[in-house]
Amino acid sequence: MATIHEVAARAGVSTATVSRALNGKSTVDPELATRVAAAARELDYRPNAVARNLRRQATTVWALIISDIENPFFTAVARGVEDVAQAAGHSVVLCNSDEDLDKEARYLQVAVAERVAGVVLSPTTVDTDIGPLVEHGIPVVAIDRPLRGISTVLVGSRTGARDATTHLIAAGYRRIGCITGPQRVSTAEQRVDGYAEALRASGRRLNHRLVRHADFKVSGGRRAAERLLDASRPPDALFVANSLMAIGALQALAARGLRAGRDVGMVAFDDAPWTQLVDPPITVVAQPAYAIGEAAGRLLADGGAPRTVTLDAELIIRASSRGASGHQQS
Amino acid sequence: MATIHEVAARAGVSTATVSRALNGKSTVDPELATRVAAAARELDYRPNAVARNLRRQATTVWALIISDIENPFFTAVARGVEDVAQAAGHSVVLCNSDEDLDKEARYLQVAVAERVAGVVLSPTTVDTDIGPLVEHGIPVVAIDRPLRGISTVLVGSRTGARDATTHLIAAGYRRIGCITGPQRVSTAEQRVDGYAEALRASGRRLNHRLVRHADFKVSGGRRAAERLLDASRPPDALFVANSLMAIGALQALAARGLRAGRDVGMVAFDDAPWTQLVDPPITVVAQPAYAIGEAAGRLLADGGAPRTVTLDAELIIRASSRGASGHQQS
DNA sequence: TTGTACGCGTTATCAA
DNA sequence: TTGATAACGCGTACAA
Repeated sequence: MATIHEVAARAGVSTATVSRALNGKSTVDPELATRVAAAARELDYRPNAVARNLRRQATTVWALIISDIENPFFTAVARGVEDVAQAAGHSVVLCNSDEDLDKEARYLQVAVAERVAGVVLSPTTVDTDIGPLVEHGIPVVAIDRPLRGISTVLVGSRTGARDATTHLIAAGYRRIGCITGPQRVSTAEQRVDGYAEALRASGRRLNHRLVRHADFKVSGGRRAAERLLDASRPPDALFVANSLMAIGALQALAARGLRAGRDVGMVAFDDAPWTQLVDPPITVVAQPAYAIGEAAGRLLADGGAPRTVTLDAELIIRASSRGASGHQQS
Repeated sequence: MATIHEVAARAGVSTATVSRALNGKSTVDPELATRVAAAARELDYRPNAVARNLRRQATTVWALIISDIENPFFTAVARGVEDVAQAAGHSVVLCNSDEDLDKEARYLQVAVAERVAGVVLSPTTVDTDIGPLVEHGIPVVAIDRPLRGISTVLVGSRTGARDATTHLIAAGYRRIGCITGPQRVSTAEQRVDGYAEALRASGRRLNHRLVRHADFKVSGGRRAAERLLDASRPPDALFVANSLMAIGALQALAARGLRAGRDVGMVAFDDAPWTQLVDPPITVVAQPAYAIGEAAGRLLADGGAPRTVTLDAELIIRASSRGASGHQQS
């Protein structure tokens, strides 16, 4: 674990010269520079970033705190953030809050303690407290879910949900169930809102028994679908708020010998690759996940006053919502 | 950005006492301890982990460097590592090397520079150089792919591939194609080896035109499948070395009006949830991803001499390999 | 152009 | 039990 002192000794110069030479600073005699480089190589010298960060009062690391690492939406976001970070000379470390307020708080603590250069965060709930970050002057960008006072990258969740539901209504479905995410998670709420708005626009009333909150994961989606399907008056179509819960819903359908698109209509958020492989293919609301990450990275890199960027989700119509004309429930 | 000095001043004690009180050290007057706690709270004091790490010459962070964040196998591994880390009092930061030797090298540099407490790594290739890590005394555990001289957690890839191929042979398939990962990636090589071994065991010769190396991603799997399917004598079954490439292969089949399990047999590595949702469901070789992460975390936490742990993959037979009796190629 | 010396914020040692 | 002080490794004024 060679230090700058050992390099200096070996090169026969002062530590200051080593520092200047290795950081390509203005004025260093080429002769000395090569001697320093040689000594550093020979000793396999690696500058101690901890000491450097302390001295510089700054780090080069961005923390990306996402709410579910197993959700393909967030991993795609991560790639977008990472590509921008690389270009801006930052490293990205990814933390998985697992939709858990405590875990999230711990990682935010770590981010402050380590004095990271910036944070991109998908808040687990609206209660997420970024006070410590802002008080310590660490720039934060929220993604997917808004947070007051800071830059945010959002998706038109409500519009996407409304379009999806309107599409199901137009296809002839009469009892459309909704499986959304946890209470207090803004995207979950917005997707219900959009669903409700579409129902109202077609002159229907919102039936609360057809709306279920789950955990945005496979198992929760499955349980929610089971409850809906096993009710006395089951839905003839499902609007599902993300792709993991859609898997669960399809499992529940399969267990009952039902098929999405033939027996029950379906639209799901997120254009996961497998949605085109099931038969019939699933109609989806595609979110521009990579672009969200890119936008968040740029907002973080640019600094400046808080801005909110909203990207559009796109309804991609496939066969799972092809229509209920042949088998409507009475 | 309050420092320990300001807390000390406010509490009317020395910085040493603040440090002792806040770290719950042995002997601190309860009266002073409460005064320190109050001052820290009032100033919203957050210990600077950078300074602490420098002084302690140690950090509490583990780096987990995986080769593809969009591969569900690795995200499941990550959850296993993380759960062990939490229990051992470590934070985990995740880095995505993207199967790119340069990116991987950069993250390894960062890990050394930041003096992390440990590294869990899925090496992109056998050329991965962990010399810097070991020279600086940073413990490293390799997962999924072996690295000499350090603890490693592996899966019985060759056995799994052999079992899968043997199963396809027994089901009556005559021309079994193989889509594996990149050259020089050990799991990719082992899965071809297992495939070849099964062919030999049944008295067949390995046909190199039926083996394709791809990138372990969707697009590569699709292109590989396209070449195999568009050949003059296409295969009647496919053995695919991970779930992302399986998606690509299924896309290629669908584009040609073919269906896995009806027109072409298929077995794929990794028990992704969607494999049960396609019709017919896909036969898979399930890897214990979460357990791999757990084992790696324990090896890292325990320290000790290098050990290699090998976990078994399990063949889960579903309908996509139900047999070729009805439509063998001549 | 180079070297000396200080300070970043914390913890550990030592003496009181 | 507490406080003064040194030290972790580096970067940078400042002086030479």
